[in-house]
Amino acid sequence: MVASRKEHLVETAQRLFYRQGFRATGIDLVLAESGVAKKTLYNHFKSKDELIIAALQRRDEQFMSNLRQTIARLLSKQEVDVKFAKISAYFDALSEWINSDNFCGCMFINASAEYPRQDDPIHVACTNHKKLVIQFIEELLSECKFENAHTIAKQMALLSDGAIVNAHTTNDYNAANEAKVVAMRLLESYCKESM
Amino acid sequence: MVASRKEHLVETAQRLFYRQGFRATGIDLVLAESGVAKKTLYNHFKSKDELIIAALQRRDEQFMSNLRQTIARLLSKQEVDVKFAKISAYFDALSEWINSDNFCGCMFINASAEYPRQDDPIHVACTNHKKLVIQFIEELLSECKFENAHTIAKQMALLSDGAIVNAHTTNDYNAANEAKVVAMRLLESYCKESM
DNA sequence: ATAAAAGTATACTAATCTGTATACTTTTTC
DNA sequence: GAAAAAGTATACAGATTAGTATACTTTTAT
Repeated sequence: MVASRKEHLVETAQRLFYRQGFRATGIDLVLAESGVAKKTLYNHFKSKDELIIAALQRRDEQFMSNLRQTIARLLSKQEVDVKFAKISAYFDALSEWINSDNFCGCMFINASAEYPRQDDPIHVACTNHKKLVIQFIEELLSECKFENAHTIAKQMALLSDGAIVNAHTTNDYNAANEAKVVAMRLLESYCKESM
Repeated sequence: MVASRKEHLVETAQRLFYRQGFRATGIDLVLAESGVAKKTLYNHFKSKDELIIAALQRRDEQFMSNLRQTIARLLSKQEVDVKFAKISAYFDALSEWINSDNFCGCMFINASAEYPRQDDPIHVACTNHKKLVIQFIEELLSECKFENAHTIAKQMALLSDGAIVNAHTTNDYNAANEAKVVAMRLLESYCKESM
């Protein structure tokens, strides 16, 4: 069975919103690119904002899924004695993404910029995604047995977001490697401390 | 003498673009808020994009000026034995900004999100600002006599941008303090290494 | 098979957007 | 003081926007 019209529509919307921005991308372009009729869109969504939220949800799912897969692949290639193997693989996965052709910053950071009001449902969706990522990093850290894993996870997220933003604004695609170096050094220092 | 119409116009544009976004803010609103006629705008600027660039330039100047002043004020209050005093004050200044009422993320990161094409003059203006900030951080580090000051400055910038973005998207206004903790620990580790 | 649901295609509304044009007024400059 | 420059106010052009309406076709489900 072919993917539903709705799914195809959201996929197209996600791609265009990510590449061109949300306000810069009109409904008509999404419809033309997806080959879907306008009535179908408004049959599934009440407004453009709802389509944006659906696109962000899809992005969240695909991003997290991709992240898990890439980390798993990198881990399977790693030598056995890599320290902080999982979090190391996380930053390598980040680097792969940043250096990929379709990298255009973080879609959720971008959306937060265009919809800055904290009570805007679009902004809320971004907040939720970022919290999920922090939680995910915390899981990657779990095997390291840190006492304050949540705090460290937030610090890793700082480096991660910093790398994404820096790569996008300054076109410095080495940012993720830099972030990894800092992250590893930081974790190392936390280890020494607790001994 | 009262500030010129042009200056007043750019100041209003800067404020509105920062708070509401660039595409979301129409020319007419900027004119209404500033009380300037449309012809005056197009007498000074060829297009909205040029006004945006002027607003970003003004923002850059004011931001850097504010940063220097705030750091100077914080340094004058610091105890004499604070290590990495200047860079420490930098992160404190960052925290003050993030916790101020009118904080709405980084205007240049926001602009990069709305104008993602690397060759877009607006995007270029953002790239330049970020490079200036890194250079500024490098100056703050100069008294520390690090060999690879530029690399460390970029790492500080990662933390700085990460804090700004995290504060804006997740409403976690403690991000700057977290970034400071990480930065100080990192610098400490670089010191120990070179001994 | 037939009825209901969902999709297409197109035209339309009403608002909004950037940018231009015109006629008039104020300010500046020489 | 008079000419030139810069400003205001308003109307307008032309394009684009989100969203609705209508008539027709295809798909799905019973």
